[in-house]
Amino acid sequence: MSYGINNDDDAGPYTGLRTASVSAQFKLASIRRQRELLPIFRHRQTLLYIIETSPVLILIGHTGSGKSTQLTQYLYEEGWTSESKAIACTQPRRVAATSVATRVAEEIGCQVGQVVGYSIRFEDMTSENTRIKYMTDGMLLRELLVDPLLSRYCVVMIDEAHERSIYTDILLCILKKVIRKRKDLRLIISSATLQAEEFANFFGPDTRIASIEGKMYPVDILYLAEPTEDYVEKTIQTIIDIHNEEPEGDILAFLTGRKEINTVVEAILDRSAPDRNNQARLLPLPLHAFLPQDQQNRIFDPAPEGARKVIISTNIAEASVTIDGIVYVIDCGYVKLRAYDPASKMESLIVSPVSKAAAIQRAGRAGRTKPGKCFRLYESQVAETILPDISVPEIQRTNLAGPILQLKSLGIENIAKLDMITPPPVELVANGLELLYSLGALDEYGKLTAGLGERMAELPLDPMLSKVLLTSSSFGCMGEVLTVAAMMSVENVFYLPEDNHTAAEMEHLKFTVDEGDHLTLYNVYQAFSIRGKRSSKWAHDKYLNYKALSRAGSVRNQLARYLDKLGAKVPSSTSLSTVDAETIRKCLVSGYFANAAKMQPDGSFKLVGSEKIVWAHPSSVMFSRSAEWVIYSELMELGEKTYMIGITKIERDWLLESAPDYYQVRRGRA
DNA sequence: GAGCACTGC
Repeated sequence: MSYGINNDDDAGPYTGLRTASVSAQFKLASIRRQRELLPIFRHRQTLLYIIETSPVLILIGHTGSGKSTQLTQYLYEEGWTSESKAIACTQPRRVAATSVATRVAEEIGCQVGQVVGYSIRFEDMTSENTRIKYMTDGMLLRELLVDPLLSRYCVVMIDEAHERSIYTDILLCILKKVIRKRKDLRLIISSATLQAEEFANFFGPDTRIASIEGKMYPVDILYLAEPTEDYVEKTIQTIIDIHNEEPEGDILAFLTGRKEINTVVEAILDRSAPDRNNQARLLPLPLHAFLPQDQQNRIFDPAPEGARKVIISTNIAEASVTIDGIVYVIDCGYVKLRAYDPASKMESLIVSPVSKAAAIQRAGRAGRTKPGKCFRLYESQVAETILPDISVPEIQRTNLAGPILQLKSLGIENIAKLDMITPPPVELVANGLELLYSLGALDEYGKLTAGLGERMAELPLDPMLSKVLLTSSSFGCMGEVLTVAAMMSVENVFYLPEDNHTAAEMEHLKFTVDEGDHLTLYNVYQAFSIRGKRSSKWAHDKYLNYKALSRAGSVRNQLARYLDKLGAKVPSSTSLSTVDAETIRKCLVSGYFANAAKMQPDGSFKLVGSEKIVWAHPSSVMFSRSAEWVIYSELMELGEKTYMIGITKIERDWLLESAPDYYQVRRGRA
């Protein structure tokens, strides 16, 4: 059993099945009882009737209602899947797809991958027998490429649609077309209250809305009487006040980033040393995505006798990680959001006010096990007037090259004319089209190019990286580039502990090469596979993330399979490398030529084609090295500065060789 | 010169 299940729908842990005979029967009985106790059970017949009679159902299912695990089973029990059709249920997160599938498989009493399965990128746990299929929303969009009418499904449920992931938005747009052609298909959109009306308007008059209560305890919301100038300091004070004045119960505080979290953790350690009055201690625990898994798991350990747990977290605890036993929530009122500026083609992380939807979600974290309190570090009139209902949907603030490529592959030519819930700004679309054209994926009429564009759309990677991978055969370095691409697709390869920073950096240095980050990643993977024999101890000793490295191995295999399907000649193993580093770097330029920069005398870089000054990110090997010309895989504005992340040293001539058309007009400036 | 919210294909 997993704990901290990420779709927090379904309360009530119980031990897994798969034991034999008598005890299994008893557990089955208890599972049935548990299912019947969920709030959704009372509405079983009503919901089935609505689904039977109307094409679209908007389901407002509050936390703990059981919608994600039960509705699919009701439909299965009712015989919807009898004509070899299946039920699809999408989730915006991989962990949710896998953990909900695991739970439902247990409830039905089958192995995951049989009647109940899941499908996420690089991992397909389904079979011919699968009738209830959980999947990430992006995977369903990929399935549309090969099965445009989703003919293998009788019901599609888009769960957590209110989160408005880019894939959810695109799916809803396409599904609206699909249900016009497939009268037998049923669509269920699960949403929070704030978005339900908007979805209903989008799908039109045949849409029904239903609401199911959740299994939640009341949470008192408290506001500041006066605004605070320093929400970090206020968080510290509030934690101490709660600890001194409120009855027992763990605390969860939301802040925007790692730095703030560390500040608060240290302050709490300083100010709440165990005292002589037998006063209960405070046990502060940081939580953010950069922590390795074993440290993240510490938040689930019960606090020692007489201590109160305080989890200081980023947004990760808002929807991705669920912790039981939280009674007090502190909401600083802000969140870091990624924004994309089409004019400068740059991404930035900006601290912004939370949305009302997010604030509600944060408060709800206090009411999972008993009545709780939420301390909002802002005034009530701010909550009512200033905070937006929801954050800007992802489709309006992200690079659209990849999604556009997929839509083109679906035969949708005019992206601008799509019927979207909220259409993307035209500049974003123009931007994506321009990039795809320069990569050779689209021709001058905006049509997918026969060889390259079509194959790029098949690969589940950023278009620039897809281009590199597909070009690699002509450079004779496909094996090496497969490794680089796989390593770029996993996160946090290098582990930098807060307390042992320099030791870790010394170890990492042993893999570093002057040519830059991409070849350094290649080195790490080779060392892990050959010298390290893929052992976790080896990885741990080198301050490398074992989970990330093993995943890179499986991603590499999957990518090789994709390329094989596309007719490429994939080298058999990672063994002996015969190409030199220069070939790999040239191959990288074939996809990343638009991301070029030239070093300035002061160590900063000037972007090619603009006057913009950027810096090597401190995590890059190029931070402490020099290279006249470089390409980068990502640009990110953080605070005052803009950083390049993922940098490789190149020669100026390679840019002109790789993309003569692209650089012809800019040659003077380059 | 000094550091990335969170997802996903």
